[in-house]
Amino acid sequence: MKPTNTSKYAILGLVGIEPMSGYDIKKLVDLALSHFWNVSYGRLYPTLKELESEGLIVSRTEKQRGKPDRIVYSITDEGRSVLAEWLQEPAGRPRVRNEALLKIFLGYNVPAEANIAQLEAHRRVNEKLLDKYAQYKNMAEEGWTDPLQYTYSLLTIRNGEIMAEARIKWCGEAIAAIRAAQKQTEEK
Amino acid sequence: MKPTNTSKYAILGLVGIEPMSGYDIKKLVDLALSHFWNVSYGRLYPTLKELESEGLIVSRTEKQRGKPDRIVYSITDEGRSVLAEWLQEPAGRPRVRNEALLKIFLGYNVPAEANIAQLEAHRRVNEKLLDKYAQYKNMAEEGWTDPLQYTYSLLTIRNGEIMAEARIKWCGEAIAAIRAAQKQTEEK
DNA sequence: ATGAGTATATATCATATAGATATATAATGC
DNA sequence: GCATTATATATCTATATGATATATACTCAT
Repeated sequence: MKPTNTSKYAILGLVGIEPMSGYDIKKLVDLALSHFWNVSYGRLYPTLKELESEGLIVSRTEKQRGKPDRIVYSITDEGRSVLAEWLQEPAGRPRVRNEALLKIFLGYNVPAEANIAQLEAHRRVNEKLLDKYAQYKNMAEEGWTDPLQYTYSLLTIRNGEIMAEARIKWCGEAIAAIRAAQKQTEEK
Repeated sequence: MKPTNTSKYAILGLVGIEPMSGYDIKKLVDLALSHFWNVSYGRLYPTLKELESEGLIVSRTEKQRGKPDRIVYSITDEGRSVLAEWLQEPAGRPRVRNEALLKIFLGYNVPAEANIAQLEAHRRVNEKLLDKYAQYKNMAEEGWTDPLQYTYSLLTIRNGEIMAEARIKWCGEAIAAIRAAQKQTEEK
């Protein structure tokens, strides 16, 4: 079994929201999906061509003054049915690579203070994420035409919030545990 | 700037725990680190050779009856200092790809029931993870020689627990929100 | 005013990674 | 007695990231 190209379905789904260029897709993913999905240009543009050659999306070129032409893609009926089918299949396992966690796992190799600094940075990142989600929630109210689309996008923002809160909680616990272990070592 | 091979440092750090073969590393990662890190054989074996050619690890071959020879790697002094340096640098951004979340984001394309089924599956996966962490906690008590190593590994398990609990909480909220939206639509 | 930085837009390259398969033996279990 | 699982390394293809190339226009600070 060859690995399923999940980016393909992700991109198909995004084009399905409304006609978009590759650049638009990248912006949308970076703004609204980055806490659970990412796309790189290196995968994006070839995949759009692939989807078009399979008839799941179609393109038209929009000329602009000064700026490069926009290639705007729209989903086809066939694309929509392929998408709906994929959405109802069981989701594949999440792929995660969290350098901060890996560094804590290996933290016994460096001074406690280095790990605490690492955790404090991790906490700050997640506190900033909470701000970002709050801002994005306000934006999202206007962004969608379909109320159902709004409902579902709100759910994923809420997921981001809950996850960031959990990470912040964990950072606090972890810092306390490291300090406690440090004290114990000193006492011996 | 070319992309930093983070797998390299991960593998270096794992060999640093105790002398290990590639197979051992894969097992350890799959068992204890998979909720925040993964390695594939396709990256693992070439990276071990690379690390050895750079003098950060050294190998010896252990002959076995019936089974293939084990190539056991150990970290060198230079490897240990390179590792400690990397551990104290700021962590790179996490990479995430969560198909379940993506499918919920695009959930307006399919019936509410399909999304609820997706969320229920997601919840079950995370409930199983909680069991796995509970089991692993018991195992971990015996596994480590260095008490500090145990402290830090426990922190990452605790992270897995907190995250899984948060995801379970979110699934409940999300299912309720979808049902509420469904009711509203029916009333109109 | 001029240079740096950012936004618009597509395209592509090198490197990194995942996932599957090839190869070979032994133990387990049904 | 046959399938599955465990041990172990190696490698291939498909997939993915991050950087860079290319080109124009706008904004902001010096």
